[in-house]
Amino acid sequence: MKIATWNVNSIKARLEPALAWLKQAQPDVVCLQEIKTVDENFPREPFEALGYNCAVHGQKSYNGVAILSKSPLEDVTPRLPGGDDSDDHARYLEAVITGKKGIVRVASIYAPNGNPWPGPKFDYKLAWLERLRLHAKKLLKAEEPVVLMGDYNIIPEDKDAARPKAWVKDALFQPESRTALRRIENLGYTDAFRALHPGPGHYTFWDYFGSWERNNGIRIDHVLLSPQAGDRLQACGIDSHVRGDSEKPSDHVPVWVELKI
DNA sequence: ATGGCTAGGCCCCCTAGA
Repeated sequence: MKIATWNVNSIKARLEPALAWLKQAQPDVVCLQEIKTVDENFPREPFEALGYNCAVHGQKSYNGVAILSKSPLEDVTPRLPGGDDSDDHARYLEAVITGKKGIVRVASIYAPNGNPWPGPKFDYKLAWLERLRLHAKKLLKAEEPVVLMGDYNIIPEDKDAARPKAWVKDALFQPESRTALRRIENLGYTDAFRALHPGPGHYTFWDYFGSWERNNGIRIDHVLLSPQAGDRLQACGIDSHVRGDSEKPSDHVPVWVELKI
């Protein structure tokens, strides 16, 4: 089963490139982030025409996550547990998908950016990541294949940035942010891309200010696998060509895993 | 410390992204 994640930076603005990529990459499941629309306005029809079921958890203007799947989506659950009424950001959507060899639980994750650092937005980022850690811990108890994938807004190590020094005052690169990600991994989750590609120079985001042309990127979109999913990992890749394939690309590119499920 | 660019909104300038 091929499972992908992509922060599209508005699903309406990215509709044509998204359809083109789906036809070419043929993923079975896709987690989308920053769809930037309410559920009612998500363009379901063109995705359904390609054979995908759609689960959507959106909001007006900002954030918003979705999961597309060729097989039916079951046990669809929006929102990360542990939030109070003040947290109305649409950043988490979970579902169960059945493959030929069993089930997989997949979450589409859009973690807070956290800038400017320091400040209340950074505090919110760390609190949200702690909620994610607690939920990730709970998910391990079922001993199922779990895939927690999306835009974590965290640069895990120096080698995940072309110019690490440029990020030292940024929320994405703070030790607290990196520790928060490592704490989730320490529960027993594997960074799928790192497990198969240990070297530097692999990025998932380039800003719109000429960074793509200079390959001044960062790796902030991650695929975390539970032990049962990690045992089934066959391949992982970054579709960086997507950045150059269209006139109006997202600032993120898709990341995918192939699992024996 | 900030701008560069992109997107959405409600509407010509703001917020937010990373």
